[in-house]
Amino acid sequence: MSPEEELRFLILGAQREGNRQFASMLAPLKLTPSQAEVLRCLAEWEPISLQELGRRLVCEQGSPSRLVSATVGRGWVVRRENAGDRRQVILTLSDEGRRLAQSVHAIEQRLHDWIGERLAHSEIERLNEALRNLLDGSTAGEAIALRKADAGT
Amino acid sequence: MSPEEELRFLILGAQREGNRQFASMLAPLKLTPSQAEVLRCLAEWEPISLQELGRRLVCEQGSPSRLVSATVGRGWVVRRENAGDRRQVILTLSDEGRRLAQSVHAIEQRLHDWIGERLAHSEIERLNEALRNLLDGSTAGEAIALRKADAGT
DNA sequence: ACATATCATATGACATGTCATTTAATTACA
DNA sequence: TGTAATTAAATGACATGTCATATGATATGT
Repeated sequence: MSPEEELRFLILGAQREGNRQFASMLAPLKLTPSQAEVLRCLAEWEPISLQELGRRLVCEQGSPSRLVSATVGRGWVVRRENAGDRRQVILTLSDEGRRLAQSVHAIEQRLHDWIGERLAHSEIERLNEALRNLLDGSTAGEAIALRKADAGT
Repeated sequence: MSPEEELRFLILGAQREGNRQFASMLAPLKLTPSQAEVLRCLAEWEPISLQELGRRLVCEQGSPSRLVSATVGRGWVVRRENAGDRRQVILTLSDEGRRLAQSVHAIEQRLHDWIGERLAHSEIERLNEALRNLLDGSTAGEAIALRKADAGT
């Protein structure tokens, strides 16, 4: 097996395993990894249009109507019309959504700690540099860049 | 954003982008990335039981009944009973399945070449080492190890 | 103003992934 | 032997992801 092929499998496998792990940690909160990403993203960016949210979600490309519908249906997110442009939908978190986003944040910390135990800091930086290179110019790469851009504000 | 969190997003993003890319390259063959992995795995290991196939698939954990059903339905894979243990199903490729697996192999080569253009050989090796570390002991890690074990035989 | 192009969402269709449950076959063992 | 435990698949339920298409709103050009 060529190193390139193994890398392909390792990325697929890492995503699958990580998702399962994350899903099991989120299970007590009754939400899925994708829903969790929506809540966390809204916590940082609300109020925001569906389209702008979509630009920032790594888990999905395009406009995440259905994913957001699930979170609205559960009462975590509020949809309202943008008066200035009625094509747009503006999203905000409900109080419960905001609380949940906090819990998700704590769980993400545990996940990141687990990663930190497995890999040296320098190794993570190197991994990130290489993967950023792979994702350069892609939708997912843009989403991550947008998420990082605002991380501190 | 912590390096650990960014790594999480980069792995997710790389899987998504890679899958979309691979899917578009496979579209002319009318098969999906998961179906392609089944064909390629069978090409290397047939005849094999559903369970043993499942152990080798990175794209899915457990027994991939439904995924295999799709490939059987399209005439690429043949299911038969194991006379020795009638709980088991033994899978083989049809002639068309074997031809398709060849085409998939060629497409994978193009994908791997693309990766090779983006990343230096040494970088890929380092990435792989780190990701293997992350996947150590997991189902997906085992699947990859099994696939590598037989790569030359 | 009107017709057209573009834009933001929503939705239908399809194939996954995941987990829990069911079914049939085989093993283990009292 | 007779029964319980285990095993291999299949299947139902649910939530995604992806793409194509539909719908309604806004911008553009004349």
